[in-house]
Amino acid sequence: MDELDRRILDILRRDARTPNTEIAAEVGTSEGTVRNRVERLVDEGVIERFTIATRTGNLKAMVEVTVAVDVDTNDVSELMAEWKDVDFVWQVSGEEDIVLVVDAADTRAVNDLITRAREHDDVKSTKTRLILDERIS
Amino acid sequence: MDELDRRILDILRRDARTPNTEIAAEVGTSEGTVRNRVERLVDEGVIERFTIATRTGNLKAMVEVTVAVDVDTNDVSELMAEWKDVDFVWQVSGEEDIVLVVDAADTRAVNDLITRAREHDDVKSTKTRLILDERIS
DNA sequence: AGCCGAGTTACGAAATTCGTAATCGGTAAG
DNA sequence: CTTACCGATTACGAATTTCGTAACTCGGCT
Repeated sequence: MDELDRRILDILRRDARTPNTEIAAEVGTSEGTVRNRVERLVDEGVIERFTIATRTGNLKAMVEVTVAVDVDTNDVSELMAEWKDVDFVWQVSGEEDIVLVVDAADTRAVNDLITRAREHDDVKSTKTRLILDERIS
Repeated sequence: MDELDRRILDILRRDARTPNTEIAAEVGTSEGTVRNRVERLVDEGVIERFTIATRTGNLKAMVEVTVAVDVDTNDVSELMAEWKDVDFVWQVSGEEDIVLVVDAADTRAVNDLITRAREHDDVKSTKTRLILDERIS
């Protein structure tokens, strides 16, 4: 993981469809080197996967979840990651334990999700923030 | 946004490098149709961008920022989106106003960022959560 | 029936990716 | 100092994919 790797990653984060040839030109090396390095980064797990960021609905939200003290947050996270409309599940430090990043069709879908969370036995409380605006660097 | 679109999105979410030809074969249509639809989905903003999910070994964090009441949060967001290590800037509802999603090399880099935020005149307070674990759906 | 328009298909050209062999640069051993 | 070696890089032709564009299909509408 040297400077060249980081520059390649930055470009791919911005647009994962950038051709190797174009990346190579930008960072000043050859297509083959970019190809080798990207392949290595995938093998090493630095690049977990190539994916798309979607906004299928109109509403994004963060749902901050507090679970009971005797609960394994890993298990709860794993479960919630499978839920519909959930993009990310973060285990976080601080007052709450888990943050869900949600992309839903409407407020009802968000509400369904919160309801589902609150109905879970291990969940003590939830706090929801609507994401009113998003900027990507 | 019909069933075909959704199937294409599912495939791209799993692997955004899947060739259109392969997607076409999988969903039972032609390369051109997949190409047209992906292009439309990008235009409509359903696909926000093609990107990579990385596990750099870096430190991820959420920095929740409260700004003064008489401040335009749009301006502050725009500014912070340019800061190094900041992946997302969200304007959110709730107690705090802005949430920064940060991916930094180490705790010092995160601390620098928090310091920079706190030194900003319009920022009243910050609250930081480390992201200890991330799951992607 | 005839027409229109959005979506789909077809196909040759351009660009990209891929496989592989040659080359380079650094380093440890003789 | 030379040689051998190894991983990384480069070079290049072949295979594959993407791209531009024109033809086609199939509803709905008059």
